[in-house]
Amino acid sequence: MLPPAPLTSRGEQAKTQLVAAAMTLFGEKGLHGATTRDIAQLAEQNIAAIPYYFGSKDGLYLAVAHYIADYMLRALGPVFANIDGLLAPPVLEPERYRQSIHRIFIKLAELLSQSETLHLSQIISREQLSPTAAHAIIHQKAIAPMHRRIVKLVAGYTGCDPNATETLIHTHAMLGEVLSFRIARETVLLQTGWSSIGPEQITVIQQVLLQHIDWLLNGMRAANTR
Amino acid sequence: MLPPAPLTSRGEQAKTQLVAAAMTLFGEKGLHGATTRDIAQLAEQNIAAIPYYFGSKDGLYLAVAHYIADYMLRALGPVFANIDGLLAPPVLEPERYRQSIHRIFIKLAELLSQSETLHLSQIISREQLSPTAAHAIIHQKAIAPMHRRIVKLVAGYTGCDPNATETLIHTHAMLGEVLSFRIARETVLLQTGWSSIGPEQITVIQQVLLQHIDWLLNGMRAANTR
DNA sequence: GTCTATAGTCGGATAGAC
DNA sequence: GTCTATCCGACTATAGAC
Repeated sequence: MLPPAPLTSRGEQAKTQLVAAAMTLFGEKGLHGATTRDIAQLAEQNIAAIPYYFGSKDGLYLAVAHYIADYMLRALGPVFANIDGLLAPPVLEPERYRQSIHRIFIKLAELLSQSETLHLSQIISREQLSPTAAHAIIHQKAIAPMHRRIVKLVAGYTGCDPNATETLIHTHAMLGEVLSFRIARETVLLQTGWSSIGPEQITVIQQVLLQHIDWLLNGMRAANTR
Repeated sequence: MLPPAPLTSRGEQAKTQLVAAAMTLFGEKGLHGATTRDIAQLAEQNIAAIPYYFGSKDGLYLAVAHYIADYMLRALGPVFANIDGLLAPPVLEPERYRQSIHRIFIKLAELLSQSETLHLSQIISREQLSPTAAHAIIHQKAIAPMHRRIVKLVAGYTGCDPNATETLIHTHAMLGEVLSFRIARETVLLQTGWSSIGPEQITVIQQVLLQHIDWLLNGMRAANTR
């Protein structure tokens, strides 16, 4: 008997594996540090498959960027839907907004700590340091929508103007707290003596972050209703 | 008449200029993205001067790492001296520690916003993403000493245990707020619509950060003396 | 569509003149 | 010490067999 027809064609599978391998190596070594040879080898595909399916190494990199943006949207989609429900009129009591902010920060801390997303966040971070076309893709598809919603939630709880630059800066600083555990991961490990950031470590981090968010939100709220 | 003897020999000057050019290009494009040809051209030096003075491209990169660590120590030296004075017995009233924390955060925000330090912080950030030997140099010489002192100050103000991992995490999260304005600089620019982070922008950022630090410190203090 | 072989380019390091 | 010329290796992309 013939083996069952594969759910995805061989070509599709090759593309998928190349994108996965590319994300790993671009994440670890950066766009210039990773070579097409290594990517093809890790993906167990032919080197020539890269120009064939993606046009060029840069094309593969852009495909990775799209994958990252889509992954983030998939991961955050439910949270976004929930937030959009909250943000629709009528205006709710502040406590609802605070809970939603907690939810998204927990989700972010979780996402940023999972080992599956390590390479993803390394690529995003490098794009922030020297943006290419990939940055625009990820920013527009995923980062900006998230940022916008969080700013509105923060404004909803604190009573700040959601369009004021200052509200944006406050929100960005809060997000910085989560991000630092991914971006300055190496410093955290060296200072704490942890060998890795596992489930117990994530719990500690999440608790600290939620406390911080409450202190900050209440500080802003108090400053605003003074 | 002969021209006056140069204060630094020609060789020393070549080295200095190569390190400066290397910092710029390594910052902009990363270790693999920057080429020795481009570095030599920007430094207005011969390509062969790189292997001659630094052994190799990697040697030049390490020289840049040492330069960065020394630069940070020079910039933070006075602040460190001041902190060490505060931290020596006897124990002072908490307010003194809070002021010192303010001082170092203002200094950090300033440092991280100056255009001269842009490439410096890009290199440090990339080293955090994928650490090389350069990371160890910078961490040991500059980052760890700074971290240690800030943790002690935070402990001094809040009454937390300076050796507890949690205190470290709290401090790291606070530092993340400052760092995010450098590391996620691109997001800040896109979200605010700013074209660059100039003096007025730094002022806004510093004010927000100091507010946050006070809210966080007081939150920790209250939680600890409850 | 997939693979092998190879072309063409570029980057880092070196040899040797001055 | 400094510079030019060049080598060698590595990388991406392509041409063409299957």
